[in-house]
Amino acid sequence: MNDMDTHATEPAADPAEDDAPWLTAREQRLWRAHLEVSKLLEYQLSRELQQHDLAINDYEILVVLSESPDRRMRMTDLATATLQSKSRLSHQITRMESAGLVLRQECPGDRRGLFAHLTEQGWQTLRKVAPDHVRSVRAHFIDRFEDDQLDALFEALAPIAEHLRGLRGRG
Amino acid sequence: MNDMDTHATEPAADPAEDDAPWLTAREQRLWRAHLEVSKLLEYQLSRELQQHDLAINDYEILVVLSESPDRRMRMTDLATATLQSKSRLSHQITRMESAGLVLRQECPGDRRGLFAHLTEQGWQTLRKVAPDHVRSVRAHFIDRFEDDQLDALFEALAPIAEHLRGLRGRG
DNA sequence: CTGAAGTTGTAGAAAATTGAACAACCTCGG
DNA sequence: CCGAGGTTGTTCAATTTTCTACAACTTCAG
Repeated sequence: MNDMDTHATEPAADPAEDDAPWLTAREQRLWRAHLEVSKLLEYQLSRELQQHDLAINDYEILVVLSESPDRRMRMTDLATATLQSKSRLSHQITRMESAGLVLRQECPGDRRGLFAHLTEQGWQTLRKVAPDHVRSVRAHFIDRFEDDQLDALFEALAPIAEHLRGLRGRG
Repeated sequence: MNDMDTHATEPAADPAEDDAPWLTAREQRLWRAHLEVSKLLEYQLSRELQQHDLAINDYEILVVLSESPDRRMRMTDLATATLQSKSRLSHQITRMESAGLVLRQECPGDRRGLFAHLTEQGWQTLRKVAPDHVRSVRAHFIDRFEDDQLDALFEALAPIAEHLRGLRGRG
């Protein structure tokens, strides 16, 4: 049950014994818990979405599009929103297009551009799948916090998300 | 800046309007923050490891092996520990073996089995890379919590990790 | 001992991801 | 209008991941 990690368990055998910015035991257990939860949660949700023939990335795109004006979004914006490369998104939209979930649509003002547009079938698929997915998110994550933990956790994570979002642009 | 999600933003346009176990606004912002942090953090750490020619999975394997007795582990156990399929691990170990980081070793008691064994070079690589990695983990995560947040967060995550670990076995 | 059943790790093909190169297009200073 | 410089999305090749089948081996009941 180990996980990717920065290990600071065996002082004498640590990869760099001295003057390294090592993690304390308290820090390390948090870091490992975070990694474990991230990984296992993604695994679990992915497994459950699979019963609807959706990858986790497919679901993400359905959600983002469903929340966009006219249920569509420019390819580049969608790539940014979902943290994918343009290339990867292009392939993925091709796949989802074959599955009938989305459609590529010309962009009126800009002949370079394309919209990825949620089809009716894509919308209905999301309607069908979302409740199960939310149930899982609750069962495996949200409902497992106390009421005050829920807000405290958000307060802790929000600035980190912002920090990381900031890094994303430059490097 | 959107993310994979369960969206409960536009009541009238939600995929399933009624009697669904929807997320409240408070719940949703936490869920989105968690997803965003997970994803961006992995992206960032992966990017930084890349400067040492290591994928995040390579690093994870180096760490797990370094903490194992005799710095080696059976393929199947290693696959389980790192949440990979046997096939994927096999390919990955082949790559890491080419890179000189690990070695396949016969297993005395069981002629079916093999150990993945950390080489001296693999160990030295970890020694070299780990401090940078830990610095990143601090800069982007650990050092961004207040002292009390750090423990509170662990208390919140630990039971979830345990729950998910439990699911893993069965389904 | 024998053979059915389970385990271990690999092989090969198919699918997904990445990064670079590219054609088509837009923008804007001159 | 012109053309340099940037943007948009796709495509290609190389790599990585996934899935399935498989051969070698162990275990264990009979």
